[in-house]
Amino acid sequence: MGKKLYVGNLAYSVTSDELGNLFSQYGDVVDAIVVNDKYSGRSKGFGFIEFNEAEEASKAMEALNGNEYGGRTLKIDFARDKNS
DNA sequence: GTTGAGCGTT
Repeated sequence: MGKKLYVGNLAYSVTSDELGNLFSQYGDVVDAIVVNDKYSGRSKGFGFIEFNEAEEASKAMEALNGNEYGGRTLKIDFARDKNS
């Protein structure tokens, strides 16, 4: 579908809510999450953003990829299928 | 510290 983005190289302090706010500037964010480690309780340093439209996802990626956020440089790409 | 759960595990 191309509506889902992978956001890597996140600072451990960045939350799902912050990510959602950041990306919602460029489109309709349907889902925004930062993946946390179940046992250590710390962020795994990456997350996912799902948009309502693929073009919004593309624009957000172009606009935010490579930008510094929370002291880390964002690495954005289209998400892979978590089942594969 | 890089592609989402579950778990044995961190």
